[in-house]
Amino acid sequence: MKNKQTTIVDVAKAAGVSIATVSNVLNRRNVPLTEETIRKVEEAAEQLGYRRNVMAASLSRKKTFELGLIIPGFGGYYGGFAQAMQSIVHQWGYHLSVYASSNNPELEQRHLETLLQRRVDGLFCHGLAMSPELTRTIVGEGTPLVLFNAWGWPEDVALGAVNLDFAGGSAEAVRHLAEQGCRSLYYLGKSQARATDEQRCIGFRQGVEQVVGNASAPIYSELLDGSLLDEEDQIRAVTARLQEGSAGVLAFDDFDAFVLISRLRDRGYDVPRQIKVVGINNQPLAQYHSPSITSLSIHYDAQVRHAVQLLFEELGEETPLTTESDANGAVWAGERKGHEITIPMQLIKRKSTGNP
Amino acid sequence: MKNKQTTIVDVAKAAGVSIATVSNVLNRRNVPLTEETIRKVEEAAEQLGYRRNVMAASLSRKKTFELGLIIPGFGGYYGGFAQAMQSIVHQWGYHLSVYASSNNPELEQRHLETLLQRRVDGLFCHGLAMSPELTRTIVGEGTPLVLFNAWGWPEDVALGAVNLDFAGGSAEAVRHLAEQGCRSLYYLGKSQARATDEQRCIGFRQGVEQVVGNASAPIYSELLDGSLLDEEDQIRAVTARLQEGSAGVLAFDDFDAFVLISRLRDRGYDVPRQIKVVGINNQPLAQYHSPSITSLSIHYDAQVRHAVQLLFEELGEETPLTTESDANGAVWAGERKGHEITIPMQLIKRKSTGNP
DNA sequence: CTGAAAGCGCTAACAC
DNA sequence: GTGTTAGCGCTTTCAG
Repeated sequence: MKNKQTTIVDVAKAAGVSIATVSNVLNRRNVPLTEETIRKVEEAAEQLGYRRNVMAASLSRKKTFELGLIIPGFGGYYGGFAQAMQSIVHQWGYHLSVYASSNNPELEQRHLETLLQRRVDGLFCHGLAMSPELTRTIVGEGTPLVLFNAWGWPEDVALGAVNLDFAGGSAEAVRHLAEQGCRSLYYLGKSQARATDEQRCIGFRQGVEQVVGNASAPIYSELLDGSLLDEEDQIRAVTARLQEGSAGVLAFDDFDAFVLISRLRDRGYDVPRQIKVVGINNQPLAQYHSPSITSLSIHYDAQVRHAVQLLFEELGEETPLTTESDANGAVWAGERKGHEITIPMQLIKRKSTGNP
Repeated sequence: MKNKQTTIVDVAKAAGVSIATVSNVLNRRNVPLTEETIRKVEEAAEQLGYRRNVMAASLSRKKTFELGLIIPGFGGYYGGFAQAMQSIVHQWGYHLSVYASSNNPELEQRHLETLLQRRVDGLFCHGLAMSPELTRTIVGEGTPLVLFNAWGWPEDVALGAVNLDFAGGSAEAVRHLAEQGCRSLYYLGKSQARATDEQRCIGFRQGVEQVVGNASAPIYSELLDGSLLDEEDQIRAVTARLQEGSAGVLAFDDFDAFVLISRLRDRGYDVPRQIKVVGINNQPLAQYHSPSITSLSIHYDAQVRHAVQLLFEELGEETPLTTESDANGAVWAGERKGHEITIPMQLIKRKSTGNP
C-alpha cells in the first residue's frame, strides 16, 4: 500500500556516498565537502523525492525546533497575534504549535502537558488561566517559558513577561472622556477575561481619582461587568445619569464598544453626543465604524518581538532583530523592570468623541 | 544544566519491571496485566514526573497523530474555523498544526513541505492557492488530503472536498435584493480571495439572470472588484443609478459590507432605504450592527465535521460522530456527489433590508 | 574529506 | 503475564 518513504540511506546508496555525508550536505554543516559530493547528494535526494523525517531528527538531536503558544482563542485580536508569532518564529526556522484554551484552566493544563510531551523547545502563554504554582510544577525548569500579560506573576516561574500597559492606557482614556465633558464615567468590563480585565479596572479607578481631584463639578463613576449584566441592565446603567450631562464609557474592547453603541442607537440615544464610548483596539472595526471609535491601540508587534527575543536569547539563537521599530517607525522599547517588560499603549483620539 | 528527562527505563527500574511492561501500562494496551503491576508502574511514573517523548513514540510507531491545516489566515472566519477544527481533532487524540498561508502560493508550498516533513497523518487545506498539479506532486499518495472550498479540483489529488454553496447562496441574495425593489444590483468582490470570490460571482450572475427574466422594469447589474477599486470608485459605482430606484449590493463578506455601509453613511446616503447591502456571515458583526446586516450564514461546523469524518475514515479511526446536527438542531447533511460534499447556505433576512 | 557505528526513547514482536 | 531485543530514521563522534 503506502510506499515506504525514502530515507537517508536510500539517498546515500543512490549517490554512492555514506549516510553521514548525506546528513552533512543536507544540513549544510560546516564540514569540508567536495562540490562534486554535494551535487551528487542533492541530485539523488531531489530525484528520489527525499523528505527528511523531522521526528527522527528531533529525537536524535534532542531538540525539536518546535515552540508552543497557548492563547485564549483564535478569534479577533488573538488570531492576529498568533499569526504574527507564527511568521516570526518560522523566520527562525522553528515551528509553532498554537493551542486555544478558552480561558479554561483544565484545558490549558492539558495543552501544556501535550506540548511538553512533544518536547517543545520553548513556550509562550497568553493570559494563563491556571495558577502560578501549578504552572511551576508542570513546566518545571526544563522548558523556557515567556508570559504575556501576566501582571504580578512570580519571577521564577518564567523567563519573563511582556505586558501591555492596560492600566496606564485606561487611565488615559478616562482623562480623555472627562476632558470631553462627561459627568458620569463607566467601565464596561468582562470578568471572564480575568487579569486583563483587572488591569483595566485598576487604570479606570486611577483615572477617575485624578479627574475627580481637579474637577469643578462632581463626577460619578461606576464599574460594570458585561459578563454578568444583561443588555437592558447595561443600557440602564450607562444612561441613568444623562440629565446631569453626557456619559463616558470605556469598553473592554472595540467589539464590546461597537455592540454597546449599536444598542444605544437602537434605543435612540445619540452617540457620541450624549454618550461617548471608547474601546480598546483589537479590531479594524474601530477605524471603519462610522463615526470611528476612539480606541487604545495595542502594539502587539512589539509584544511579539520582545517575547521572541527573550526566548531565543535563552535558546542561544543569533539575534537578527535589529531596531525594534514598527511599521510607523515608532520605537517600542517598553519599560523594563526585572523580568517584566511593559509596552505602553496609545490613545487614538477620533472625531467620534471629539468636541462638538 | 538541563536535567535529563526521565525515560521509560527509569520508570521500569523504579517500578522493578521491564520496559515493555511500562510501555504496555502507559498505553493501556490490551495485554493482560496485574493490578499490582499497573499500580507500581503508574506510581513510579507519577513520582518521577515521567513524560512520554512523543517524537520517539511517533518514530517507532510510524504514526504521528498529528494533522495539518493550512488556512489563508488566523483572522475572522478562519480563526473560528481553525479553533473548531482543533478542538474536534483533539477529541480524537490527535494534534493539529495550523499554518497561515496568506493566500500566497509559495508560502503555502513551504508550509505543506514542512508539514510533510513532520510526517503528519493527514492534511486539511482551506482554499489552496497553488495549482492542482503542484499539489499532486508534493502531496503524492502518502498523505491523505481533504480540501475545503475547492470547486472543480481533480478528484484524484485529494480524498475529497467539502465546499460551501456560495454560488447558490449568492443567487438567493440577489433574488432577495430584487424582491426588495432594487433596480440596480452590484457584487462587491475581492479577487484576491480567488476561488471563493469566483463562486460568488457565478452565483451573482445566475441570480441576476433569473431576476431579469421575470422583472417588469429593466434591471442594471455590475461586478465590482473591491481589491482593485478604491473607496471613491466603489461609492461612485454603487450610487450611480440611484435616481432609477434603490440599489442593492452583495458584499464579499460581512466586514466588507460593514465598511461599505459606514462609508455610504459618512457621505449621507441612507442605508438601507436608498442602498441595501447584504454580506456573507463570517463575523458576529453582522448581527450586532445597527441596523443588523442581512447575511448568508456559513455553517462551518458542518464543514469541519464532514472533513474530519472523511479523513478519519481513511485513517481507520472509529467514527463517534453520530448525528450531524448543529447547535440549532438543524441537519446539514449536504449534497454528496463523487468526492465532493456541498454544504448549503442560508440567507438570514434582517430588517435592515426589509420592506419600508 | 568520508565512513562505520553508537545511540536518541519508544514500540512491537516474540520468546520465557 | 513479563522480559529481551531488534528496529524507527537521523545525528554525531571518531577513526581512517
